[in-house]
Amino acid sequence: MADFEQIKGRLHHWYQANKRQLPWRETTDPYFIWLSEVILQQTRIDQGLAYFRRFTEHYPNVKLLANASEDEVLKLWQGLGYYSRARNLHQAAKTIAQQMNGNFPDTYNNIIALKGVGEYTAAAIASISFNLPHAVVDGNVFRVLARLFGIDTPIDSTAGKKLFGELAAELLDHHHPGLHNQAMMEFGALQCTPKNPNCTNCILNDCCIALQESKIDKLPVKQGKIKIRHRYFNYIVLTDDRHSYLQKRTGNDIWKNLFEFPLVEAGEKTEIDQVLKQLDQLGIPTESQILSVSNWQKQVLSHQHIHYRFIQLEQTSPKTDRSNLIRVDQKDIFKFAVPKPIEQKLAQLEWI
DNA sequence: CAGGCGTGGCC
DNA sequence: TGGCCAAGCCT
Repeated sequence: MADFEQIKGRLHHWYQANKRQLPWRETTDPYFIWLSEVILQQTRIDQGLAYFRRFTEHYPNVKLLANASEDEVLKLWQGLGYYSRARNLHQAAKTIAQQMNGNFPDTYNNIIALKGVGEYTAAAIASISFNLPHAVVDGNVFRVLARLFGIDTPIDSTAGKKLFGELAAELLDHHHPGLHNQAMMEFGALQCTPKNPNCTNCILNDCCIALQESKIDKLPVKQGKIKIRHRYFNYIVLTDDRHSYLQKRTGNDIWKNLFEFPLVEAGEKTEIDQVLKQLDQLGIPTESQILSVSNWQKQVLSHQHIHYRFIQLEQTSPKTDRSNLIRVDQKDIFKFAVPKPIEQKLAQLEWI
């Protein structure tokens, strides 16, 4: 039976031989490490890679990010999801630029104080950039530890977070915390995968409790089940002399601070007549004629299913004195950060 | 503190 | 196909 020292030694050796070459592994600059960690929260490397390149090109340092507008940052983030990450990233950049003279904080407590930085991200930056002994516990680490030690405490419970956090800290290599943390995560991502892990050819298959007890596909345990809420969005598409109209989503809801067509939301798939009755509230003339109505489509979010359709009205102008709508020239429309359904519609919009 | 927050890939 | 998962955080 392998002890902790042997386990971490094997993991480090495995990591050196099997790690992927990624741009954020070419540096320890905390700005770039932070950027990569925020982008990769709940996100696959394949999806986040292009965004990392995009952000580092546009904002080579934290001050340039701080000086950008939130609208511009959200536009760069468009398509990546969980947009609060972008808003918090921008706010944290402003904090660093204005209150810390552009110097990235170099202690765990100061790092975790940044907006959008929690225990995981703070530990990652502290260990990778500053060689500080903080163990990361992400989805990969939960899975590796749960299987290796045969732990069936739910990872999304308070007790589970405490238990796995303590175990990860115990296992941490205090001399090489950054290497150790990345080895744990990379091992989970490439070897000890959620489905069909490669146990036949695994450096830990002689000491893995889950494998010995045939519980690989039972661990880790998750208790949480999420409830899906269904919403119905009637998007009103207005075109007017090669212009269209958008509004900004505000308030604490999905897609906060992104732009969309004027919207009539309902609790079900209502008749068009019911939708038209509410146009007045948007500042759109209620006598507008309908040009086309799309089929219902569906956008799946983590906690909601958005059923949406597009209702295109005749060429008309909103009552500008009463509306929050933004009149946008066709050539400027792609400057706005929009959610996926709007992005797809804009790509095929027929301009009048 | 349990619930809310996007999108895409996998089987 | 629908459900699960992916380098979590905020309130």
